[in-house]
Amino acid sequence: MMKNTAPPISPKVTDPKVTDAPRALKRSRPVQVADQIKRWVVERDLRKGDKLPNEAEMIAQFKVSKGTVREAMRILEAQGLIVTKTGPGGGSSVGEVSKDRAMSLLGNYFYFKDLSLSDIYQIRKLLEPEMVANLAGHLDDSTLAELRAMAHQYPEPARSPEEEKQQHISSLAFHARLAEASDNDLLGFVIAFMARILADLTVYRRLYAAPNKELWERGRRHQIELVDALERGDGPGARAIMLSHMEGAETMMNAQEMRITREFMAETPTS
Amino acid sequence: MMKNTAPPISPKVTDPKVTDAPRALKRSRPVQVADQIKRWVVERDLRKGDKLPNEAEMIAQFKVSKGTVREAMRILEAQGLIVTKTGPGGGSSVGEVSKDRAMSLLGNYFYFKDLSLSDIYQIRKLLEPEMVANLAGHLDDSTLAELRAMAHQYPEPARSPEEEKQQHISSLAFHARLAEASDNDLLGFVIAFMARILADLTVYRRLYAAPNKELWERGRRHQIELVDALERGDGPGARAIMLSHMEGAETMMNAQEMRITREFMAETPTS
DNA sequence: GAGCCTAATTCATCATAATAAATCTAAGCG
DNA sequence: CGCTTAGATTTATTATGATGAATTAGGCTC
Repeated sequence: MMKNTAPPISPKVTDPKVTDAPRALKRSRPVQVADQIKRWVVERDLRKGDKLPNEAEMIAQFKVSKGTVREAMRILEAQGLIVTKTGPGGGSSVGEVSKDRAMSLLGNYFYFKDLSLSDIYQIRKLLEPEMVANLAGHLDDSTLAELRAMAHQYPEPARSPEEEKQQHISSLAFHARLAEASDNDLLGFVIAFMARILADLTVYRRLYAAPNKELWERGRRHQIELVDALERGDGPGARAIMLSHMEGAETMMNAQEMRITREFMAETPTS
Repeated sequence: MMKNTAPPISPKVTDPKVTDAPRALKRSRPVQVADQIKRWVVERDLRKGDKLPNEAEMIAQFKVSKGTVREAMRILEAQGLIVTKTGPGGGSSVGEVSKDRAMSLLGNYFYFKDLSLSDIYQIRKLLEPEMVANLAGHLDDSTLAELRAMAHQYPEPARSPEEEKQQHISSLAFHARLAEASDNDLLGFVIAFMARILADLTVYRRLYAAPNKELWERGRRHQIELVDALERGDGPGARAIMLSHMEGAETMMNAQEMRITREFMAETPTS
C-alpha cells in the first residue's frame, strides 16, 4: 500500500539496527528518523551539550541517505532541540530549547488566533500580581537595581507618538525582566510571552487622544513603588500595586487603536 | 465577552524597510529560504489551505538546490506552518498550527525546566476559576451534555492504582474540554497545556497511602456541581466551585509521588 | 454511465561529488 | 622558546541528477 520500500510491516522481523519501530507508519522517513533520534536522546538522558553521532554514523545507523538524515536534523533543529556545527569536533549536539525560540513557536500558533487585548489583560491581571507577591523579598540587589533603572528610564511623559511607543516597549521590558526572575518557570514564561505579544503589536495612537498625563504618571509611580515593595519583601503590597498597575495599563491600551502585526514572530537574533 | 477591542483585520501592514533581505548573515541557507518563504506567505496574507509554489518553482525562485529547498520545507513543516502532499494537485500549502503541535513544541521547552506540581497548581488556582466564571451561561447544550457525561463516567472510587490513574486522566480531560470551550484562546491554551503536562506525569501512588475516598467523592461532586452552575449561568458559583476543586486536587496530588516522564511530549497521531 | 486502468504530476529518496567552514598541527619566524 | 600562521583534516553544506512512490485525472471498456 503505502510503504513497501522498507520491510517494517511484519511484526516478527528482526530488523538490523532498527530495533524499535512499532508505530510510525504514516510519516515520512525524515520524520521517523527525527523521532528515533529523539528517543535515542531521551533513553540516554542526554543533556545540553552532549554530542550526537555524526552524519556518517547516522547514515549507517538508520540505513538512510545523507539527505534524509539532514532533513531529520533540520526538523530537530527547527524545534530547537539540537544545534550543529561544522569542523573537527563539530557535528550535532543536544541544545536546550531557548525561551526565545519557544515563544516564537508559540507565537506561530497564536498568529492564526487573533487574540484580543482584553483576552491578554484578563490573564495579566490574574498572573502578574501573583508573580510579584512571590517575588517580594526574593530578589537580589543587582536585579533590584536593574529594575529600578528601568523604572526611572523615562522621567517625563512622551512628547511624540514615537516616544510614547518607546516608553511602552520599555514598560513591557520591565515586566519581562520581572518574569525572568520568577521562581515559577511556567508563570514567568506566560507573563513574558504576553509582554512579547504586546510589544509586537503595532500601535496607532488615536490622533485626537492626547496622551493621558495623569495615567502615565501613575503608571510610572507604580513601577517605582513596586520595586520598593519588592525590596522590603512586602508581598501583599506588591500584589496590590501590580493589580492597580495592570488596570491602569489596560485603560491606556484600550484608549489606543491597536492592531496585531501580521507577521510571524521572528526570533530575535541575539541582539 | 467583550471582544470590542479586537480590531478588524486591515490590509497592508508591511513595513517597506524589512521586506527584503535585511540581515541574512550567519544563518544557513535552508533557514534563510524558510524565512523568505514565511515572509512570502505573510506578505500575501495567505491562509490555511492556500498553496505554495512547487519544488521546481522554489528552486528557480530562490536559486538554490532541491535539497536546500526540501530542508527549508522540513523546517516549516516541523513548526506546523505548512503541510506537504504528493501527487497531482499536491505540493505544499499553508497549514494552521495545531494546538497539539503547539503544546508539543512548548513541552520541549519545559522538558529542560523541571516544573514542580506547586508551580502548576499555583497557576491553575488562578486561571481555572476565572475561566469557568467566563464560561457560565455561554455553553451550548451539546457541550454541557458532553461535560456531564465526563463527570459521571466514574461513579465509584478506584479500586486499583491503574484505575485511579485512569480516573485522574479522565478528570484532566474534563478540564481540557472546558479549556477548549473558552472564548479566551490564550487562557484556554495555558489551561489545556497544564492539563496535558499533568496527564503526562507518571504517577506512583504511595503504597501506604490508601485512596482518600472522601477527597475523591468531593472532587466528583465538584465536577457535577460545576456543570450545573455553568448551565444556569452562575459565574460566581462556578468560580467558587472550581477554586475549591483545584485546592482539593492539589491536596490529592501532593499525597502522591510523582515523577515527570522524561520524554519529549509526542504529538498524538490523530485527534 | 459506472468502474477500472493507465498516465501524468508531484513529492520522496538515494547516491555521488564538490565546496565551505572550523579546528588542529606543525613548520617557520622572531 | 614562544608566538604566528599556512596547511591538512574533519565535518557539515550545497549541488546535481537519477530513480521510486503516492496521488489524482482522464480515458477506456463494458
